[in-house]
Amino acid sequence: MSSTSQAMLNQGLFEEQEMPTQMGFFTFPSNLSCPPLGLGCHQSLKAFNIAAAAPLAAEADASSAANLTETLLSSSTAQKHREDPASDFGGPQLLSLQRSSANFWAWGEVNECLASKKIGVDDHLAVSAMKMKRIKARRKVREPRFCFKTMSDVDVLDDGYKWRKYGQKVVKNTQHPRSYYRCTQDSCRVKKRVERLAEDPRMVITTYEGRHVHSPSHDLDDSQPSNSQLSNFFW
DNA sequence: CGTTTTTGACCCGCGC
DNA sequence: GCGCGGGTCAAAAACG
Repeated sequence: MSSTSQAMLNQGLFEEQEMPTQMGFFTFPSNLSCPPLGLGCHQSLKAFNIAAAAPLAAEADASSAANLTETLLSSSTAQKHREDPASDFGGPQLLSLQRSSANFWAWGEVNECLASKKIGVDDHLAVSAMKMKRIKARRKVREPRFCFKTMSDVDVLDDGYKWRKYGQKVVKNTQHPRSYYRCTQDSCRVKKRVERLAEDPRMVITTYEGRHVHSPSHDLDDSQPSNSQLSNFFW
């Protein structure tokens, strides 16, 4: 990790920004077993310095972000993969990186609602309603997101964190269900979705939402504690 | 027996 | 206002 990207890391990677969804495509070595971008997979992170720096640059500077995205999307390899994912099977895996648009749903709305709520005829019901309102409102808060597209036989890639499945849904126009996972850590609200690409079932799309507030549950490389710290800048 | 997965129901946002 | 589709909940089942 270069000092530049490290500096960019310190600027707060993947904080929500007011910018449209961006999709960048990267290739990374096929021997990587998990997504490389700060997901607690230290080996991958180390092996993927350049790609890790890319979104950082995008975050740090809007204009360079545009240039970067343009560069990435126009690269022949990425383009080839985008147009025909099956065309280069066995070569470097394709990684797509998507960052969500800013989705700020203000807590103010909730607070306002709760503050103006008069104690009703049935206090118990009122409290329940308020709780429900709070829960529902919380759902609207969008965490920073991005997704990986990897070619893999297994759906759930080992990213160093422990996940609990909380739902599965059949998505329209796809024969493969989408699975929903939550980080098992109590205080951590990171979620991820795992699905297979309709056009090419060999491709697994993993979407991460939120940022881990803890270290990975198991370290792959204990000799490099700094990497553990590093990955927490991402998640 | 505690933890995780499954799965149908429910909720919500969005487009029409 | 209504229907559709995606996301979450929670009870039951499965697992270790």
